[in-house]
Amino acid sequence: MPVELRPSQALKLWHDVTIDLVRGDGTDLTARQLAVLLTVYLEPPPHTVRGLAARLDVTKPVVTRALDALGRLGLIERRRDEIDLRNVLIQRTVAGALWVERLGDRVIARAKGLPR
Amino acid sequence: MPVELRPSQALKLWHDVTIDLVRGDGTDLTARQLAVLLTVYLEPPPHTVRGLAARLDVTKPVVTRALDALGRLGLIERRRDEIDLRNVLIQRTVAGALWVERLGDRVIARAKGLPR
DNA sequence: GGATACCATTCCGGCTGCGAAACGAACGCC
DNA sequence: GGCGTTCGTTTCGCAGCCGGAATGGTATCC
Repeated sequence: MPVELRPSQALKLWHDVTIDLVRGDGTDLTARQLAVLLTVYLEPPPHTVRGLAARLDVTKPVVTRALDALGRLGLIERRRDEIDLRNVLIQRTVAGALWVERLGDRVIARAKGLPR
Repeated sequence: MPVELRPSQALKLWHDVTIDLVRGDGTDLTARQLAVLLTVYLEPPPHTVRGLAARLDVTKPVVTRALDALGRLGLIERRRDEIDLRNVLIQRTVAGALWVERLGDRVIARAKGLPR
């Protein structure tokens, strides 16, 4: 059974969560950084720079920079592929998993509070 | 009846829509700019710089800059308050209304496609 | 009418992200 | 083993946003 949302509900949900992100938090991620982070945590590994770039339809330097930012925040880690040393494998971290989980909680909480 | 979402659904929804925003579109709004835009269109007027700053818990220059960017894109307009000339009232535009509506459609479409 | 409070904007130096091109390292093929 | 290809990263100049302080215009209070 798909999730049904009316336009006003969908927009209010997006609004509420966006304000949450703007207010507290401090992490202050770009849309692209957020897209990279969520892809790494929601889609099955392995994740490479090239793969993420293709998935998000952006250039590789964009992914590299996003990974720099996310790495600085401790939300992901890079590891060289032992098999093919050209590749970099993006790894999840505990902090990253917690951050993503918290985002999910916020979305759910806001969805629950939506007017019918 | 509130909208029920499971964690995996909530995160996938956010992921899908974020990728939508990153890919197509071109408008490329900051989280803060998006928050300002949605607040103007979803909450009852009048909207002032001061009010928006308080609502989003950011400083006034942040709001002014966001309004500059949104104005350049034609998504909002500024008008001086006739009553109190110190105030600037933020007005909605047709283009802005369409943009917001489109965001709502995207969220709904993605929600519909969620796995149960 | 003069002092005070308020509102939005502008200024400042600094930081971060951007696209496009070039780069070094590692692979694979023959 | 040499050469073209595939990785991810770095470099370049540039544009935008950042926070914090200062500015100019307007209202309010007495």
